[in-house]
Amino acid sequence: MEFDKTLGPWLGRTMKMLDFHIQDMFSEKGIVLTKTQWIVLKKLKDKDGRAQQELAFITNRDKGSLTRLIHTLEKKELVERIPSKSDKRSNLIFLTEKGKEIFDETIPVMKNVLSVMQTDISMEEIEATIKVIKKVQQNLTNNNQKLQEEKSLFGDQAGTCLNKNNSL
Amino acid sequence: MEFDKTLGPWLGRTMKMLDFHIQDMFSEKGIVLTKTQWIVLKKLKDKDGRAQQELAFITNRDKGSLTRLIHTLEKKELVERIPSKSDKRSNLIFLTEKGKEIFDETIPVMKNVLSVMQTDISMEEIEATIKVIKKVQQNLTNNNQKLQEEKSLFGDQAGTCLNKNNSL
DNA sequence: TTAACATAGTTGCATATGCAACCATTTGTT
DNA sequence: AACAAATGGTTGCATATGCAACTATGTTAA
Repeated sequence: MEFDKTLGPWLGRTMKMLDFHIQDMFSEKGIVLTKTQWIVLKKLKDKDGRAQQELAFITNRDKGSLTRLIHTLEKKELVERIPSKSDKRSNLIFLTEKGKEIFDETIPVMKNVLSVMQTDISMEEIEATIKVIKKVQQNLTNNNQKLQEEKSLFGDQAGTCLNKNNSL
Repeated sequence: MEFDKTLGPWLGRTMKMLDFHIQDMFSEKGIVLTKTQWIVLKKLKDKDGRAQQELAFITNRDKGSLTRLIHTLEKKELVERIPSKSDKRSNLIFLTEKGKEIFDETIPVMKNVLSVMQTDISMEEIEATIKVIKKVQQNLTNNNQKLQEEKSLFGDQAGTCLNKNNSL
């Protein structure tokens, strides 16, 4: 098998380029945000006041990692951590006014990035590509579940990351 | 524009899942390697004795990051740093015997990962997808160059990452 | 030849990350 | 009610990362 004819290496390379590009466009516009931070803001913009657990899940991140991510966003005063009243263990994360403003500034930039990357690619091609990628995700998920089951049979502890959702 | 109908989010999510999967498969086989480290070993397996500069370039990494990456691989005794005789600034990186052995162990695992992810996807679909992804890379590269030129016109310093090559 | 510039690598700094151990609070079971 | 198990968060540890400043060496041009 030739690695370079499989999807793996191509996906990785493209993501790196996309990451660089996003970072470049942000700094060009004077937006001091990492892509990672942007994703969190995006999720909060979609629905504010989520618990950290939920944010970690929908951004495909370790909860420890998310804790620190929220911490840096808090230092920048873009989000607020508010203890949940119904569950004393839980924090709810809200965008601050500043957070909302900054996020709004990023919208045209991100739209531009996404449209640049899709230049001269037809809707059909995009859709077909997304379809393939979805299938890849499904394959990886299925395989993970299979492994989980096998492990359970032998009473092993899982140890595998189960997050299955979003991120950029 | 709806973000979730563009390639960006899909690529990111898939990469995360792939990363997790690779890491899981490695640890399951008792292979103590990160994906990042694996990529470096792969490049050395393709062609041994590369300079750090070259390795950084072909893996799309900052040279500082690569310095440290080589350092951890050296601690694990998987690679050796040998000062170049022709250029005293430069180190050449070689796989050790142990490095070669470990890498060989990873081959079936990586093949399996790549084939799992492509389960039930036809060759035509894979090729079409790679074609689209290549176009995305080209779009990002073109746009970067355009930005470079504009900046040059105004005498700005670049500051943009110019690496254009591989990685997984 | 020497002074300017370019290149190879290293290092400090800030961010990001997974994992595992840990604490506090729920929830579930008996 | 009491103990066990699950859940939400935090933290230490090791790795990875980009950027920028820095050193040492090489190359080029005056």
